[in-house]
Amino acid sequence: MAAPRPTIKDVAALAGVSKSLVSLAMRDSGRVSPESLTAIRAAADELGYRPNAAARSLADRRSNTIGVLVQDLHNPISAEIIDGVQRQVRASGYHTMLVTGSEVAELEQSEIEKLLEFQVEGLVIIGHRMPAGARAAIKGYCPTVIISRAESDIAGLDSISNDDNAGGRMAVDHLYSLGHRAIAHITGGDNKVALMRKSGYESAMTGYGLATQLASYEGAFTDEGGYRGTCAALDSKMGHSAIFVANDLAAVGALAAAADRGLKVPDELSIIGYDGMALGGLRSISLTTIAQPLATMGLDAAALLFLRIKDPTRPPVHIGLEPRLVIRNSTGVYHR
Amino acid sequence: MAAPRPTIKDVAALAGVSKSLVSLAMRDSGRVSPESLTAIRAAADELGYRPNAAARSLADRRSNTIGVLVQDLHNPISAEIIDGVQRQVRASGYHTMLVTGSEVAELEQSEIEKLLEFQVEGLVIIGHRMPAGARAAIKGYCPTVIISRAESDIAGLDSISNDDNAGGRMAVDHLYSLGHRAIAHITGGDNKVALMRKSGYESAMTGYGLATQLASYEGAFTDEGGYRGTCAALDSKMGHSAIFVANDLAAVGALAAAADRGLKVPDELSIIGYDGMALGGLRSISLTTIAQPLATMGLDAAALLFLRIKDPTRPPVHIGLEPRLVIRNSTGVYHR
DNA sequence: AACGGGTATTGGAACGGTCCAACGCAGCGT
DNA sequence: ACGCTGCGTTGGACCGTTCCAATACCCGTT
Repeated sequence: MAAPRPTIKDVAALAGVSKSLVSLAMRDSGRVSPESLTAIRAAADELGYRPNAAARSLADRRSNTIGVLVQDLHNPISAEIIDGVQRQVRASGYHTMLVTGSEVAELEQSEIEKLLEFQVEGLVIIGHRMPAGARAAIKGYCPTVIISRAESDIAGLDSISNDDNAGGRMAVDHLYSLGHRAIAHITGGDNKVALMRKSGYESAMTGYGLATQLASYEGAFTDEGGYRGTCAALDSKMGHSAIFVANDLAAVGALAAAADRGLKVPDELSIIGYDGMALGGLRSISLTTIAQPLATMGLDAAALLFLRIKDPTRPPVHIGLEPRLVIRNSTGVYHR
Repeated sequence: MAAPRPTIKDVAALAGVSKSLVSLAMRDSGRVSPESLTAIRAAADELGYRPNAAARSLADRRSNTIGVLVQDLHNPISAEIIDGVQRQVRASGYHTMLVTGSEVAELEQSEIEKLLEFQVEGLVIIGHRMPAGARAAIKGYCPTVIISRAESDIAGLDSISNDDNAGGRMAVDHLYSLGHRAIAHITGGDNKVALMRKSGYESAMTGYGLATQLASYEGAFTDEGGYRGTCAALDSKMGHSAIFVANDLAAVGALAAAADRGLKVPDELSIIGYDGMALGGLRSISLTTIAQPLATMGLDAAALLFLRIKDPTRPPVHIGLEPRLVIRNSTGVYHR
């Protein structure tokens, strides 16, 4: 059955009025007599009428839609950020169109391209990598906010993130205050976020006069990366009593590495992660971490986006939120 | 700056041809002379032209878009299913529009409504609850596939899921073969999926002549639910040596409950989950589970959807995939 | 030189909405 | 009786595409 969807014209015909009036009625913009209104309502749901968003967006010259690109849907923190974004976007009467990125830059680029073709009025990008299409976004003057990276350096893009540098220092502070000195760091790769966390680690260590104890091992923002990095750290002969891992996912890998070596956490080894993913709070993981205010970041990002939409000329800003230390059971006082 | 996006007309004017030709060129549908083609290409990217999806979809009378509703984005298995769906959808030359559901039925309903307004050509619903808008979807003749619930009973909807009943039995089989007899079950609530897993548990137990050992404790598909249910199980005086938890997330909660009680897993208590979420494979969790073929389910769902789009009259089918046992370190042989 | 045939190109009518200027009609004051 | 005013309503233009029928052009035949 072809079953062509009923249009506004069909409704008008059935209700015995003009399509203009139906249009007004559908958006209940006053000025429609009660009788017409009920007649139209009745006709509409007898036919199962549903407005055509494409037509509307074409006529309006606005899509009422915000595009969201999530680089890594598998990282549990993405879901929490998305929640925040969606709530705010919804509250503002917009819809979200969510697409997922991928390692392949071209695919990511093409996803952004699609969003732009849909005439999204704004773009939220969630991820720690530089999105392939960001520059295109700027060039096309599509209001854009990047979450989780500080992009204030890239002219024209608003961004929001926690202060990774400060967070890195907080991690060290915490371990130091527990008495640890031989503190290792497992990196999260060579993306900017990971590098900032690392530099926070380094500056705090140096600040404590522990420059000689500096020891970074190569990891990644994944379970596997954390496992490998931690193995390397433990294999070294530096006698690390505590490890600061670049993110929670990797820290869970670190926990596993410790378990494999028969090291009790936190008695024999303290481990602290970064992100504050909900799963880290699961009782059987119970990971001490530097938590980002994930939902807040999502909310604020959307709010920021609407500000820019309203005034595209405002200077780009970067909002840096303070992360906070969440102490659970993976860190403890140092005792030899 | 108003910066109105350039249209096909602008490109045509700049390239000195008609808009029709530009239209042809943009979709490289043969028949355009090389000279025109390059002229148009040049004009297009000088202006930064990007086709307007709304206009295109209006003229084409098709959106080239598949809507995806994810009921629970926070459950890590969602991401893996989505991956599968997206890959298949992309491979078929369509885009996906992803929205998230919520506990609030009305919100979920309105999200589906939005998707339909966007004239999505098909709908994929990922979740174990009955989606509020499913009936509307059927009524509106929008091709729909439900993932993770068997909805063959609801006329007109295709569905795809693993066989939860068989999976429940497999879990019991595994524990039984390890020598366990006092096997408890932590439920996942009163949704259909959870109920089927439970009934698999019950029938397997009864089959082994363990009807007297049947013991289900109320839980939920969350960490918290698993924790509470397991506490209840352990507080009972039934001496359970093994627990089958309705899903992985809850099973992680169960692990925590065991740890809190000082019970060694798997030596003193075996725990098996259900789903096969990637996080269960993290070394420090290492959860034995009944794994669903998540990515495959996503792929197949999309494939099924396209079949239905092509032929809307075909009878609705349900595809049941076999789950498989993944043995890790949370289950072990029974010894008193 | 006229003709046919193919190829490259074009104008205009859709598509389903929104917007706007104009219209009919009541009630009102004068 | 007259023109105002204001409300409810209407037709038609427009949004940026695609599609189709029509056209212009070039080339080889006859």
